[in-house]
Amino acid sequence: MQLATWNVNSLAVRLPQLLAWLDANPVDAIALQETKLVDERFPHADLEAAGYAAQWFGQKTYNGVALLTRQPASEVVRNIPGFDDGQARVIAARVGELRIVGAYFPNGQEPGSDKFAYKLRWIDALREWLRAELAAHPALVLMGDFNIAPEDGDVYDPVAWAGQILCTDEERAHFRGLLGLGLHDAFRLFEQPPKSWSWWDYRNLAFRRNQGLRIDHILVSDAVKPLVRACAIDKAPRRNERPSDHAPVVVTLER
DNA sequence: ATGGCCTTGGTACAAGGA
Repeated sequence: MQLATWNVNSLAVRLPQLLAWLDANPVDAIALQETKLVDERFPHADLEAAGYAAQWFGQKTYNGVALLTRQPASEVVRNIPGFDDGQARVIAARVGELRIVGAYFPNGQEPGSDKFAYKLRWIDALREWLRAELAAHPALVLMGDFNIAPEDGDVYDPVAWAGQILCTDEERAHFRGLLGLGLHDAFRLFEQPPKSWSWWDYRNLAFRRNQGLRIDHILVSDAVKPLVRACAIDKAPRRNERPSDHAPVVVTLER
């Protein structure tokens, strides 16, 4: 079984690339972020034709998440229950024995800003909701664009990025707070190539120079961890014409 | 060339991303 996450940076633009990727990588489920589509415009028919049931939750212009699954999804939750949020950032569902949570974490823009405070508050709310979710659904996967590089080794130039957005101590402490629930960074369960990133800025030839950050993650619960067989970032779509600035991350589970 | 982006809404360019 394979699960994936991909920030597509506009599903309207990237739908052909997504369909091509799913054709080559027929994962069992994929969480999408930054669909940037109101719900009426979500291309569920194209995805169903490709063999995927879709759950989606969007808004105008910004954000927007979706969960595509080979088998039907149930018990769908949109955003964090009890957290008043005008932004579409979370979609969760039960898929077989798994609870899958797809999330698009706030960017935060600038440490100390209102958006940064919102980011930390949002993660706090996510963590407390997940604490309850894990109690009810021990086999849980949290995946998405976390907008956090957890360690210096997840940053191409940690000195230049020290204290910058995505790399602050507060964001990293919040990431560790999620791990404290009994979640594990699937990518780090395995030896990985050095300089493995999931996002490269569109500017400055960053991809060609491999100047990126690893900010897209798949966290697996204690119950899922023994089933994890592999985890990898697929850089291939970043070489497409008109690519997303993010690459998909894929985890392989036994069964 | 020593700097270089992309998307949306809306139709000029600002806002947001990371």
